Amino acid sequence: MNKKIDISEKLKSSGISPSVQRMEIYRYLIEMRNHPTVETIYHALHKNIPTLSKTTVYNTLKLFVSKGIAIEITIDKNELRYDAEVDVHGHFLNEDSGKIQDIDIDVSGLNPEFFENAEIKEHHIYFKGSYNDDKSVK
Amino acid sequence: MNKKIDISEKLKSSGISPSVQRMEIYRYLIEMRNHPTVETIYHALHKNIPTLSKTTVYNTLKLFVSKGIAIEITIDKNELRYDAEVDVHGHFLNEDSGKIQDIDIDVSGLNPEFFENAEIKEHHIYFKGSYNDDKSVK
DNA sequence: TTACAGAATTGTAATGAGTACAAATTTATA
DNA sequence: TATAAATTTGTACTCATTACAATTCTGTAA
Repeated sequence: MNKKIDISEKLKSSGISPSVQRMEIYRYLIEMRNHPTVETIYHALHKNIPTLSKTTVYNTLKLFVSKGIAIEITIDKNELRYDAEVDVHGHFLNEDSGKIQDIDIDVSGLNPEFFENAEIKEHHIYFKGSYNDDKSVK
Repeated sequence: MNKKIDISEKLKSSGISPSVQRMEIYRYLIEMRNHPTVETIYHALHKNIPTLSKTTVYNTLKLFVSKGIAIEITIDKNELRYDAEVDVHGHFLNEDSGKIQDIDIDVSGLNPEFFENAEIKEHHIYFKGSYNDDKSVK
């Protein structure tokens, strides 16, 4: 299965013309899954696309969001992060490692009475703290 | 019961010297409960405290957050909002009215396996959409 | 009161993420 | 090939927030 074609088809089926820049930015999102900032994406792709402009990264990510194939994450107070996983899920910022991980979320259990009458267009659920896995003492 | 004394005591018991500016900003938060931005607070208080500086509003809110008597809300992409309700709860931005309302949240139901091993320092839970209350048709 | 020290406040300048916009380039169409 | 439309790019700008130094305020002791 050819990834290039997959990405191209994915963009086309979302109403987005698959330019080189757009394909590479989308590929970065789905392959890295690292909730990157614009800066991170720009620096990563600049190597292979020397003419890439930061404005294009901004424009492209906004386009992805408007077409529903990416979401904006506000876990970082002073810069947006992006995620190609658009199904409802949460995020956890491990303040020890600085890493952001996805969390499965059962939204229905949050507050059933409220959600019965609300039509939610955006879910933003994130936490900051530390994580003690089985390997750590205590 | 005198509110001035209440607020003064609240600040003192949180390790904050109760200056006029700090008391008025805290009073604004607990009385209005409107999740205000710095700008909103500044304009509201400027009438009664003409010498008030916007920097003081910024400094004071950061101080409140560091002392645990206020939290920062990122529901607004380009400016922070503040809330003196520091117990875990969620927010809902009604995109029709522009109003932000509090939502009771039962965090325990979210993802028990994950929260067993995580020490969460900040909860950020908010939604955007529209709300159909009993008065509206369908 | 007065003087002093530390705390708090203020105003201005700087920072930096994000946006506006027009020029340049690329792509599609006839 | 010529032309129009779409995309990309670079530069200038906006504006929330922060840095910082100067000013003002508060409390304490002589």
